[in-house]
Amino acid sequence: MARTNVRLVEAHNQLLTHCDGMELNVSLPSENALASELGVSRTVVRSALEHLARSGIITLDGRTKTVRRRSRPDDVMEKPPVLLGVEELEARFFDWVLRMDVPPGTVLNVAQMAKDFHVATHTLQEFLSSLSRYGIVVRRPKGGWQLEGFTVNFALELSEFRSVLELNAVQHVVRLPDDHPIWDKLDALETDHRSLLARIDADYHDFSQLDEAFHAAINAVVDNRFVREFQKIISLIFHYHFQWNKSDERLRNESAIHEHLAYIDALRSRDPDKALAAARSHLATSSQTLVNSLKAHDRAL
Amino acid sequence: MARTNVRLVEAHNQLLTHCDGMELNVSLPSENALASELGVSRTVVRSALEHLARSGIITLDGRTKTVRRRSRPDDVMEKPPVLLGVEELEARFFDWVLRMDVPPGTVLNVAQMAKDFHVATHTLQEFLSSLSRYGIVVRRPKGGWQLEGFTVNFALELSEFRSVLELNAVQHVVRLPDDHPIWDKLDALETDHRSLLARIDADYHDFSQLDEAFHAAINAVVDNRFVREFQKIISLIFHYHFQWNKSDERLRNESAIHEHLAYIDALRSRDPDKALAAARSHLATSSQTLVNSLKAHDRAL
DNA sequence: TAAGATGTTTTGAATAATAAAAAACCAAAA
DNA sequence: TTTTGGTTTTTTATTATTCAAAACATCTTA
Repeated sequence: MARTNVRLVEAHNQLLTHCDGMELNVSLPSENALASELGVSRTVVRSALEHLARSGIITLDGRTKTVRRRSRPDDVMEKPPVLLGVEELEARFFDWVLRMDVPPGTVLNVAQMAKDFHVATHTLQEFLSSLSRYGIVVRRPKGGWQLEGFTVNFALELSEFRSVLELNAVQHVVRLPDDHPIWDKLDALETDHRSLLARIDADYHDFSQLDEAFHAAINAVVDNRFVREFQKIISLIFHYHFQWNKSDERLRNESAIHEHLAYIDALRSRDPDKALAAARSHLATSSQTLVNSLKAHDRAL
Repeated sequence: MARTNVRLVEAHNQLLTHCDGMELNVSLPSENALASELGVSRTVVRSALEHLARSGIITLDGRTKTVRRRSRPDDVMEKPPVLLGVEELEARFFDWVLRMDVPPGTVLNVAQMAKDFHVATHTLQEFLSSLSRYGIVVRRPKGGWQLEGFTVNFALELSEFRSVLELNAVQHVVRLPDDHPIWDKLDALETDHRSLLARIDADYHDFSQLDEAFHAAINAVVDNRFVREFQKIISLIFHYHFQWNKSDERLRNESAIHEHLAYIDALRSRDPDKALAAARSHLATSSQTLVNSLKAHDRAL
């Protein structure tokens, strides 16, 4: 009923191999030295040393810590079952929700989900709380959570917001000097696009990553923490949506590549109107694709 | 070590007054009826009834719940000390941080803060987690939180982001039909501005609220959850910043009013270029004001 | 007598246990 | 058959506990 002792276990086991690498009947370095070597606090080092002493690997006498014997396999401490962090939780949660295994309106069972996802309940709580900012889940009046789901409205608002940010980014891009890294980046992206276009029949699936890289590159020229924050959720949603609607995928991706190439050309022209037009056009198709796959999914339910 | 029993206490006390309003020796309605009347679960109703029975207000016999006597003042149950919700926490936290009582880089003591702010620790955790999205606080590697603070960079990025959103809103506004409520709203706002201008020497302090209302009105035409989400943090920061830098406040506010009036006129003209120019101009001043007051504060430390 | 090392205490955050509430279920009576 | 009351089962919110870190004090040795 407390925090896990992974730190102690890891320190202990590292110390074990450390001892094995030393001569017998030689003293280990000071607690402080070990602490900074292992990257843990002295408290942990001391617990680990005591543990080692109890199992007879070392003897403690004042400040001398003498190595007495080699380690046996059963000397290594077992790690407690490891819980996932928020990043992994995020991925698994979206896998679960965006594949629409769960219908909107479902009340979420935090305790059960925490078990299923192998995370601590408070980690899940915090995660849900962060999702509630975007209305993907809502907190119920008397406690508990409800899945609001990934609605068409959500997709439309997300796309609109994305457009606002990206059109702003485009205006930045066309004003950037020739020696700005974005231009080399765009050159590289063009090569990648053309390469994918050549082998589109086989590898049309790879477009998802290319799309993400492309939009990320454009938005990266705006050095703003709020933009970055949103870029995260945007790329997340678009990333997952690519994974369902499989109909016409090859065709959609091929035409999207052509739009990207036109987009890149327009940016290179440095003509704001031309660039904005190309961007608007592509963002509109992209939004439409997202909404379509949502509607297709709704019908499938 | 559990959830509070406020629900029980409230149900109990409501039931008490309910009984007082009834004849003696008459039976109360069914548990289900009471539950839906009080808006709680039957479990709570039953606990409350048992409580009432123990104190002799009613007697329970099968499904008859007979009122036996009137309530005495000492029959009402005491509520447990109420903890603040997130909204109040938000206000108090920003009061604490934005007044710069706390220097950036401070490690935040969650347990202590929870006591000071009279909130549950997990409420505070969740709140800090939400702030961490904007880089106001950061999670430390081995747990714990650190105040990153409200830096000049933060202000610049916030202002930039605000501009992007508001310029987008402006483009929406100028395209709205004459019968859209925004025009009446702007008329009302103009009246308020002129009224404040007339008594500016005495009431220049009231501008803060007017400013918030004005920008809220413009941004409200964009019906987008992400915009709304950001509007919250933006108005929060701008609201608080109005409270410190007091130098030139009267003058600053007076000229801001004039900018607002010009801004309104430009919107009414329906000319996108004119409206955007007016918006840009005002947003630039606003941003400058924010940065200035920050710098003034930095020097004051 | 410094400098470094160890022993001790205090503080703090993460988690497990737990109490309160809600929901689900079942049985009996109207 | 419907409604009501009893019982059991989730499920959430909160606290108590535990591990870790840091601060402090003491001792040893060069």
